[in-house]
Amino acid sequence: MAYWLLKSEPDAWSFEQQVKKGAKGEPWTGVRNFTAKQNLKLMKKGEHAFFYHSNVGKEIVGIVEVIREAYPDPTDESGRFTAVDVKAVKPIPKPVTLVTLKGDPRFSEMALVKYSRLSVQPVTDREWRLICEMGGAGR
DNA sequence: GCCAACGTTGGC
DNA sequence: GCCAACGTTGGC
Repeated sequence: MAYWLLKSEPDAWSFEQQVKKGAKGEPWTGVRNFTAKQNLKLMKKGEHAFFYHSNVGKEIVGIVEVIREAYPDPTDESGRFTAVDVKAVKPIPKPVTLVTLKGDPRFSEMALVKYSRLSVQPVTDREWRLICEMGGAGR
């Protein structure tokens, strides 16, 4: 079981909107970066990902689950890119901010801190556990 | 296949 | 709103 982190600008697609979609979930489209695409293709059904709000909030606000593995992104005319479907699992009661992660040496190697522009990132087991604890969410 | 130019992302 | 970082594109 791998863990992931998905970034979205809440003005475009927020965790609240994701929650409203319920169990049927929503396609995660619009990734136009090859590194991010590679990560999307590695995501397996049932794996969990953090939902991060970039620009507004700059914090991890929830957890989502992959319900459909990589398929061609319907919003990409060139056919080169990939989408997955995710559904909301639960919110993070106390969102964990980028500032917090940057200030904590335990996260100095985290992709979110080192490669802030990458929109689909892997998260290590340790990072996942720590952030869940800090956010007041169960695993 | 290199590399300069350009565009986009995202933190501040 | 600015600007740094960095990925992509396209000319050669």
